Amino acid sequence: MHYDFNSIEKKWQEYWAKNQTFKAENDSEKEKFYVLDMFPYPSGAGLHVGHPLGYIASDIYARYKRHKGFNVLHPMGYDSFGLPAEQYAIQTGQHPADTTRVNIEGGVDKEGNKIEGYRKQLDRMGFSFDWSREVRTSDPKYYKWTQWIFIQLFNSWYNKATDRAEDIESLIAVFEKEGNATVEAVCDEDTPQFSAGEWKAFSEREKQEMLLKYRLTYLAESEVNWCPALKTVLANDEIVNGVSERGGHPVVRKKMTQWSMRITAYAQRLLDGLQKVDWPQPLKDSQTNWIGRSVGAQVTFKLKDSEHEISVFTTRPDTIFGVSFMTLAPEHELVQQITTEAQRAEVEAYVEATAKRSERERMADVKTISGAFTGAYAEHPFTKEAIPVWIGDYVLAGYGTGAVMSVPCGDQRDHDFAKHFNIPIPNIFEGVDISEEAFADKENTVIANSDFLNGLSYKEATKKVIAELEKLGQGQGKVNYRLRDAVFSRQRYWGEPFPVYYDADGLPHMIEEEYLPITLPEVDKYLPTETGEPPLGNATEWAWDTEGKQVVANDKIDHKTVFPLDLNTMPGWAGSSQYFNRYMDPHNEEAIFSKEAIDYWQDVDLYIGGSEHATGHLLYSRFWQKFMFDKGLVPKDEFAKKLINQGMITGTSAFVYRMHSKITVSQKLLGEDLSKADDLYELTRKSMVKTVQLKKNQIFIPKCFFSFHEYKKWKRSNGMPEEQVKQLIEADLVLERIKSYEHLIPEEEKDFFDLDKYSISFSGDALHADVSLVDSSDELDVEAFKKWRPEYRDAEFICQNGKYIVGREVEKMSKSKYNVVNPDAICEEYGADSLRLYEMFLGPLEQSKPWNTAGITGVHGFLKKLWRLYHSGAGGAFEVSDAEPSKESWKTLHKTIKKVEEDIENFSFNTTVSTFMICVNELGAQKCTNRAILEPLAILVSPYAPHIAEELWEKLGHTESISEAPFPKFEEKYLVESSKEYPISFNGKMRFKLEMPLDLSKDEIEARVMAHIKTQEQLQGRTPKKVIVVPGKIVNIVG
RNA sequence: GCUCGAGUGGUGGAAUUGGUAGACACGUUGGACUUAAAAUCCAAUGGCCAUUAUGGCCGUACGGGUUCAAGUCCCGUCUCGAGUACCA
Repeated sequence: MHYDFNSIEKKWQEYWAKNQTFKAENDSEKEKFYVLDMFPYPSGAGLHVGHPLGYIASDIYARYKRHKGFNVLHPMGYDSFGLPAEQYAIQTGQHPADTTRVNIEGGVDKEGNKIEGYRKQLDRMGFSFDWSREVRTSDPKYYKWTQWIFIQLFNSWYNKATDRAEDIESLIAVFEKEGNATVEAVCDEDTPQFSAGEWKAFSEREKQEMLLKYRLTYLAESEVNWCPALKTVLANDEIVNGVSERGGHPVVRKKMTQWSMRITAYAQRLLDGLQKVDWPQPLKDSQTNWIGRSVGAQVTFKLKDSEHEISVFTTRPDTIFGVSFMTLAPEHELVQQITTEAQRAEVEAYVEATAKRSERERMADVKTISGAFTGAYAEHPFTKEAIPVWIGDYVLAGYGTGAVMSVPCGDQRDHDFAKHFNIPIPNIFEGVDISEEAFADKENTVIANSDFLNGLSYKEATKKVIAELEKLGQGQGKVNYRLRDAVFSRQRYWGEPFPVYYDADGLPHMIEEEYLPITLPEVDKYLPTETGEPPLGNATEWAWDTEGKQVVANDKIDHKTVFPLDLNTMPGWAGSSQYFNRYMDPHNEEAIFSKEAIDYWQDVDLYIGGSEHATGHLLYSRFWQKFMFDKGLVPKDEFAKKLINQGMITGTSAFVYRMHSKITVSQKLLGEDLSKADDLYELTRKSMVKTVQLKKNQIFIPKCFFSFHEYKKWKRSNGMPEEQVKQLIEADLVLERIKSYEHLIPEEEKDFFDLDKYSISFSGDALHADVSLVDSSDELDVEAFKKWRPEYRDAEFICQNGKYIVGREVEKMSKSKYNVVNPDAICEEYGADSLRLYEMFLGPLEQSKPWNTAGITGVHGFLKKLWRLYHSGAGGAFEVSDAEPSKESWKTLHKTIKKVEEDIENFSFNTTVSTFMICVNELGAQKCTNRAILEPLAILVSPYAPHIAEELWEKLGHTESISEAPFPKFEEKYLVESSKEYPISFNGKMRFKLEMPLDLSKDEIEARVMAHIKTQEQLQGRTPKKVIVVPGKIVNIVG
């Protein structure tokens, strides 16, 4: 019986679905293990072989853990809200819910394109997902709980004293008792101070406005990143290089009233939490950078002849005596107020000029130094000297206080600025030359010319100066973060609606939890309204009736009991910030999850996904998790213990080389000086005789005819001696080329192809060919290529030895490069087990590596050999023997168990596959047919190739699925050796091997080695200086 | 610019705490079986030199160093990739 993978895989996929083999129970005696994949956005393009890489790895681990006796939670779902579905809706008018459903479940879209659907594609690969727990973020039953968390955030504030989020009621209680003077809370910068009496005197509206300054999600007018092309705001992590991450559209700054998340309250805890999770270092680094903690001091400079003060943040308070000017961001609020009349025109012109420059321009152009003097002077806190106040666009309004104390001797930007505007550069460093560049080395700093700081190091001086500033009341130590609060509103349709309505004063109110979800309304079109409101402004039924407790038609709005609802929707990361917890109890309608479920599953043990989520999803999720931890909803304040970033699978593109069919014939340029490039064009033009049109116009030449370099390589590989290769000249290539297309030259033009009289030149280009048209030896299927696209129907191929060999290059997998490989096709041709094995075999999980379908025959051959081990009967019938296995077979098995177990624990899946191959090769050579070996082997292989393992398991006489069969136990006794083949090396170089018993002492080994004839041959009479013997490892003879 | 990661045959990649470099595959070449192809099996396959076999030399991006011994540790250089970008 041959290995009929198609029917085997179909059979077991149906079996698993029917028997719900992988359904996880929330109450189990077994220890839990939670394996999670970052859920996919279901795009219409479907999956290519790069997508399932992480899913295969996590599935292997999940299956392995089941064999190890764990109760494994391994769910899958869809992050189904998002921009592409909405853009598609705008273009085609189809409801994004419909296209999303088709993308997941399969079907036909409106243009008649058949879509396989994510689910079917995933099922084909034999994943052990518990589909009964599937979630979709766009499902109202799911986003009910996204809205619910939003309400919890709204009703919370951050207490710095207890270092956790607390209910807003407790803040109100404090306000009523003692105002806000004593409260240590994270709040807006501009929050005024008030007493209990003042609080009580506030109107309801004033109270609510005040509370918004404290809530963990708050409505505020803030400067946002507005993307005019997408007609929405974007968060910082959605902008890459100044343009939108999706689509690459420009982004401008704009003031808008938006919901924001006070993630900054958690900055320190988000940083600290990284210490206790096992995540990749690069990922931790990028979160650390994103949070951007810096320690320094806040220093207040008084302004001369003014009641204003300038507050700055600095990490180098020790250099305060080196300050020779101050710089404010052009947008700084004090600029208008402090500018003197004499300077006003210049300052205003500068402010206007910078405002016009886009963020992108400003970032791209960091070299141009610009600024203006305000005419104002600040006063040095210690020397009381006057310090000129400048403005400059190198100071960012959004970081720190938007102002800096400029120390040109210690900061390169300040140095550049000072040089450019001829501002003095006082030196406050002992023995350092700062005439050319600033000295920013903290470690080697010795302060000078600085009054009471002279002679001190960075650390000492910093401590002392902060103490002195505190005495003056002009500063204190401060920790500053780069992290900004996250804008949470999007002006889009396809996202979670806010459970928020607005009263007559425009203040937001939460809808009571029991009326959730507030479902997305129907709209006529998915574009903004004519008045510029977000798409939800098109809805006719989008008002909240506070008495009827339901969404009603807009015309009922009276601002008394019926109010307008929020027109924004939540961003993409809202739904993905809590899904890992929801999987624990996905159908609970009473609560986000039951206490029993969260207490049992706790957190994710293994999380696998792409590194692109480093500062988005993974930071926001940690923030929400910490918030939920504070609220006592979850037992862990980090949601994932271990995280692995799988590498990208790139494509191996195939190239064909097209020669343009117009051949240029020129007069031979004899004696002309071709080195003057300026004349070359003119010369060529003048000497051109004519262009010859060949008889065909799609002519493909081999890569080696394309460039001289390739030509030499080709000659060399065909056995031409190196001396001759060196003598090859361009003319040889031209001649060889002409010979190859001779038959395409029109009869009457043949005379022009005389290289003695004329120069012949051609041009050409490299074109992508579909990788499916190329075989494992890089040979193009010429006939299939001609059928591939109509313009190539009559193409002419210049072959070598009857073959056309394509060029290869590794590129990102994409449709436009024709290098996309579909996993369905691989499953069809080789089976899912082969696909799974091959994806793992390609290389280490975390590394990016190129896909080349050709190599899959290796793992496919392995599966066939594995199958054959169990089918030693007549005509390939299934047959295993109950006889005692040989010693070698036992050894092979246990060696394999040991290595496989170690490798899986280390996520080294590629080496496991090699180990299986070695095992099967050895057992094959041993002609092993013993049940005692083959039964455990099936379990070992089962996480990687589950279908074949199930089939063999059943043939071995089992009636239950293999999925929970106990993992074979490694026993050392089978590996115990009595002797070892020692490598004998001389001066570190291995010369020969010598078999010796392992129980020999060092001296006995040395004696035996020295006595050996080959040792004497190597030494040639010399006496070794030293003999190193490492028992069980190596012998090295020095001398 | 800064931070992090990586450079090993024609290709993907192995090599546990420093201890036989190139496991396992792909590809290539030769052979067996076959009318033929596919499939399968066997052999060779880092480079160079030598050959009657035994062999010798060089080799893990480059240049140094530590060590009995370095792909692995240390210093310097180069190249590539990822992230970040005036963060005071």
